[in-house]
Amino acid sequence: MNAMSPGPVTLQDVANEAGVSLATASRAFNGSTRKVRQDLQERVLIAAAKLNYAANGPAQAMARGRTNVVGLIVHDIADPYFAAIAAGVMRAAEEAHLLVTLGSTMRRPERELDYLQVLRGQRSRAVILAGSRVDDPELLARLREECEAFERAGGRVVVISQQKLPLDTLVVENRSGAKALAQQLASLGYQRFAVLAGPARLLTARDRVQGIREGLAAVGLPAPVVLHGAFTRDGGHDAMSHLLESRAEVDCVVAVNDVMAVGAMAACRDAGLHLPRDVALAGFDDIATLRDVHPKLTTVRLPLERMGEIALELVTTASAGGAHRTRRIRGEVLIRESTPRHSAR
Amino acid sequence: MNAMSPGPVTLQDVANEAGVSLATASRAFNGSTRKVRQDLQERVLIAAAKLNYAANGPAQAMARGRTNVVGLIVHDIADPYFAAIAAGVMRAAEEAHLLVTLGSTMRRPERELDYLQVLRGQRSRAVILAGSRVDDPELLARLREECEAFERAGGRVVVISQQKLPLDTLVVENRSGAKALAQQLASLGYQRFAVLAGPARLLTARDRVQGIREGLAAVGLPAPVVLHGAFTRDGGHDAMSHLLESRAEVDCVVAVNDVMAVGAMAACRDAGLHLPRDVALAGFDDIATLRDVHPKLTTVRLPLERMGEIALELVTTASAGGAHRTRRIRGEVLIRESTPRHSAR
DNA sequence: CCCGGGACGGGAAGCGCCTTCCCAATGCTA
DNA sequence: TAGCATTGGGAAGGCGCTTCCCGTCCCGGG
Repeated sequence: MNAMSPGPVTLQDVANEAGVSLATASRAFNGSTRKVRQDLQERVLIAAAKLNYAANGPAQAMARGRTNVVGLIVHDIADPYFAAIAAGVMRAAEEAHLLVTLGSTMRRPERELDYLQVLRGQRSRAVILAGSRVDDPELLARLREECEAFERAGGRVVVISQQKLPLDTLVVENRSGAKALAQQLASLGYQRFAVLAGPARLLTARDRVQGIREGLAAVGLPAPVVLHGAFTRDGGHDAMSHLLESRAEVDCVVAVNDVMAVGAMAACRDAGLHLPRDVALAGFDDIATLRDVHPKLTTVRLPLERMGEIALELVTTASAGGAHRTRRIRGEVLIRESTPRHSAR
Repeated sequence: MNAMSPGPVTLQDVANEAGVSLATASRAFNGSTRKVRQDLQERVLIAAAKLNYAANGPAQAMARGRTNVVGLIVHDIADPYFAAIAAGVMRAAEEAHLLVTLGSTMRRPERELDYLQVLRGQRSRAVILAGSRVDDPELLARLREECEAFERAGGRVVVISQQKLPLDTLVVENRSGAKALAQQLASLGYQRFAVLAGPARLLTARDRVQGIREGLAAVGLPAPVVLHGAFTRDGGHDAMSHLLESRAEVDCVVAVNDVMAVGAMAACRDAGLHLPRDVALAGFDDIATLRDVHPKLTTVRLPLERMGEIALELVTTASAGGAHRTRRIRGEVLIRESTPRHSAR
């Protein structure tokens, strides 16, 4: 608008336009302890609007020592699990007037360290580690160090998945959810289970397998056949194909997430099997986009968007006395068409 | 590591540790015109690693006048269309050592303006507007102004969708893609079409409807029945339900995106219809997560991840002489099981 | 009528880094 | 040996903002 000074409009420009001092203009925006007379405040805001002023974020960050940015680190933003969590984070961030910087590790756990370091440099207010931890003590140790450095720099860290670090954590109850699922499936009459497990070192996948094992054991059923595969559609497809090739006697297949389950479904169709007649199938997560697949998939619903919101809420609220807060997220078993009542053969 | 100075490690700390001056330490990281002797450079880098130094982003941004951040503004990050684009952006951003700040407008177009303003204040290097433009001249004018302000502040803007602004643009060829789809469907023997359209003001949806109209007209078929609904699963479900209630004579339904198509599929099942026997159905986008729905969905494939990558590449490469670059993204028609060859009744 | 104190505007310091100017030291070439 | 190129270091300037501190003004009570 005003071509007075070159480059972007600064607070000084706004102050000049409003006929007040720089200090007053600043206070008009961030009130805080000091009060500014009503009319001056209004003049400043009008001047800002007129000049289309946008406060310089880096300069504010510099002066305040911190930004309004929180980092969100996921394994793969194209995975609907993480996209849903991200949606929740975004919604809550908008309310809190926070900006979200996204990190997508492409499923390489070491990348979390890099993002953490960069975000520390950026003086991010906080970071949310949204993905599963992995079974790798050395990596965990390095991660702990980075998280500590991050907190020493004044940031806070929230983890969604397993409580492996002394941090605020949303503990996803994968094991008990999977156990409940297995038990309900057993009560439907299924007896010979297979599990399409994810990568062995991924704790979320492992916990779910463990839960299924426990559930079956609890009702006196034999241990399931376990096949590992990537935590993706293709991983599910491959694992299911192997299972079919092995000709194992199985009446119910549980994939450790919905995306794998859909891959498995495709593998079954490729093999000419009819679902759920020839084999029952269940997943985990209750991914919204997959609620309409046919047959409707039995799964364990996780409140993914809500989890994102909760994570951001933990970020914005102070923890009492520096204690690490824990929020348990439990899944809800949803029995649907893909696992009808089964009469033992 | 070193508890020398309080708070985070600064460049001065690194310089001290390495036994060099501040200037040399700075030069070691961002080699400028001046060269730094090999051994000194190494000492600096080693010292930095030892102290776990992370350059203060805001301070750098302040000194340099710009950040390494690009904004990505989408309509809804939970929508797999945008999640896929985001994945492409993230991949390319990692290579370019850029950070991505995510904006999710929750499908409120005005929110783009807010994000743009904030990102301008943040001195973002660039912003990618990933979603469809809307038919709203006043909003478009305000958007143009904000984009100009953004560019005046030294940033650059890339748009993915329609070329409605004088900016670098990935023009998604929705119309010709939809036209080709309609023609291929016609050649399969379908004659009475319905279109499940998105919101009337959303140009992406509108262009696709228009393309279908043109395709049908080109082969001498009557205009389709058009039903509007939200650009979501529920929108598709509702529109399909209305269509079924209307008892219109239709043999092929085209939803303007895959997510709506899946909703429509569910509505058909709810109504006891069998797909594709009772009605054929097609979508648009070829969302990865939905490639395994049954029957496999006929659609128009868009290279979504690649689009994200291209957008980021436009951001990182200078445009010759300030001209606005255009990249045409064309869709590929994929005829699958949901639209088998049809014998006219 | 005077003084104390609250309210509030404004000047200026300082946040951490990059850049650059200038000088000094070194090593090389002519 | 003189002259020059190369490179390290000290120091200053500046980025835009927040905030401390000082000074002014105004009000009410004594």
